[in-house]
Amino acid sequence: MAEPINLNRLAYFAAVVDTGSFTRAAERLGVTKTVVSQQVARLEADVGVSLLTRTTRSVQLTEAGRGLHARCLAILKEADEAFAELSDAALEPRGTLRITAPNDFGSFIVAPVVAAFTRRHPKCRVELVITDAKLDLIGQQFDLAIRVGWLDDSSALARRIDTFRQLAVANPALAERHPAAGPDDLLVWPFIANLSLKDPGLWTFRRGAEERTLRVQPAMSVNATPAALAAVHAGGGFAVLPEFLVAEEIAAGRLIPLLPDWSLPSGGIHAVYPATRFRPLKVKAFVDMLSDKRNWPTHCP
Amino acid sequence: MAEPINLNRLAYFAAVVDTGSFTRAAERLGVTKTVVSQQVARLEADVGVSLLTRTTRSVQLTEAGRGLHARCLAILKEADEAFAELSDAALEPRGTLRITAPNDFGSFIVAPVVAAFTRRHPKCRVELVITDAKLDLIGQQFDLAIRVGWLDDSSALARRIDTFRQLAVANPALAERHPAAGPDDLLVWPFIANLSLKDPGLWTFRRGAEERTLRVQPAMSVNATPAALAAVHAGGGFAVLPEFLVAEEIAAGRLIPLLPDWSLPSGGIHAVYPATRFRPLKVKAFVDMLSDKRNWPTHCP
DNA sequence: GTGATTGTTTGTTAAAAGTGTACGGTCTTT
DNA sequence: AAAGACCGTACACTTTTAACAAACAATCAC
Repeated sequence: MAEPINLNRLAYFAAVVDTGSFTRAAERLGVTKTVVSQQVARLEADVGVSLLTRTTRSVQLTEAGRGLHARCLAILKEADEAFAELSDAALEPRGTLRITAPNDFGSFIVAPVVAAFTRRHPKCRVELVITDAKLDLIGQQFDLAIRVGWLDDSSALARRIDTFRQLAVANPALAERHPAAGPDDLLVWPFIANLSLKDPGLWTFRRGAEERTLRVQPAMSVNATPAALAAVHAGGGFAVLPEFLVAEEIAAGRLIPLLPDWSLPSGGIHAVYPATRFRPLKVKAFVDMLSDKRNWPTHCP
Repeated sequence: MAEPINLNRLAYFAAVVDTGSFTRAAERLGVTKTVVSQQVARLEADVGVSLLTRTTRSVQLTEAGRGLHARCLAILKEADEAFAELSDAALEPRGTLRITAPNDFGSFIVAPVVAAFTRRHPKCRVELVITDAKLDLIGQQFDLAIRVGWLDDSSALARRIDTFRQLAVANPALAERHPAAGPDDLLVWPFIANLSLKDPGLWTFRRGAEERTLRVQPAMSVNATPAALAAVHAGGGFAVLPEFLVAEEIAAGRLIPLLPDWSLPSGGIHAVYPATRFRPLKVKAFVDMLSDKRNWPTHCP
């Protein structure tokens, strides 16, 4: 094809035909009649065919003009609908929201929020992929990823949802057997490492200004946090786990927090999205909802 | 509606999606990749939605982008077809050609040419309205009018097809009764006026440098040339008629030309078309054909 | 690492789109 | 018939946009 024809002029032409007058077309379009006259003239020059026969008092369609006008209406209607659809998406969450989240936080927190989200926004469907693998956001077409812990790469943008405390926990039987007055005492405990962390064996305990860093040798390693939790229950050792995961069990006495007056570094829960110019409303709406703890399951503070 | 969205940008967007790359889209469109990048960015700004997720190495469609792309293709295809249709019309005569012509010339000359024209251009239909009334070209949507005689108004454009001599004729009986040595002798003849002329009673005869203008009082008036011819045949008087109308009858001896060494002013046969920017090809083709006398019926010189 | 590829940014220029005024025609009004 | 209201266009002018070229940041392949 040679030179593309200016599609915008179609709107001018259509307006003239619809209103039957250059002047009224100009009013409708909110421009001077000069512009309408010129644009239509250029459209005619582009296609090399006269579309309108003008007298000083009225305008009549050419045969060619009549043919174009019919198609013109179809084109403009299609375009209008297309843009209206997009505007809707910018006004109200809709479409499909693809989320990936890690096992623990995904199952415990994200899934319930997703349920509430789909209830609130019926036009929005959600695909939740729960995995501890760090999938490629763009390649897999995710709108959103929830990352627990620390952000490593990040050419992507992130928003912090929450921070969580991490607790060293063991099952009651194990906790009874081994006394632990300070961090160093833990070195002799069997340790369950969570491989989904950057450095699973390195932990820094704090108590006020006091700080103690130790490298623990794992008795076992797993790459999924729930598996680590299960291992703790089975008495395989102690592990460092997010508070939101174990709070309920501690309250019920099924797990024992170790060194309660020492604290471990807090982790961050982040919403990570690929860098696009405009964030889809559905993403913002969901992240807003996820950030509001009132939407979280009740057993979490 | 607020501000119209730039439809031209759709082509850029579609090209990126189709080729899967800004660079290749730029090549296809014959512009710099800068332009493609900017135009797509502005389209996104217009609709307030991201359509593409860009990495430095690749481009991926957003959900919203996917929706727009589908419609985009439909819009661009429709536009392409519409313009192609118009271009065809500019390349080959097609559609309907509405012509009006006066009774005499229309029936004798135009109609046969129309027949040949439709045979040569099968995609072109012709509506021939034969009447001596001077119809409104624009209001009645005529592409072309054939006017015989002299052009009076003409905000319209005209092209001369031919000139024709006019002859004063009578039937043999009348011509025998009245001798006519010079123009002034005709003043005593009964005269049949043709009201379709501007000034039906005013005639100027010429013989070399000699000139004689006379105002003839009509014995009868009609507004149609064939009717005048019939009246002449019936011996109602003499009349001034176009040569193409009476040549055959004179040759057959059924009509007698008066004052054969004097000449009357020649009339013009004109093709008149409404003033449009671009003349449809069908009009040009027809006028060309009508101007070429080889297409005329054989009994005319 | 190094170079090649890709999309964006930045400055700059030419071409559009747009405005206001004036003009030739035509229809209505008186 | 003359006056006035309209209509579409032409013209001079300002503002916005499209387009290019060159440089840049980020990635992938080798």
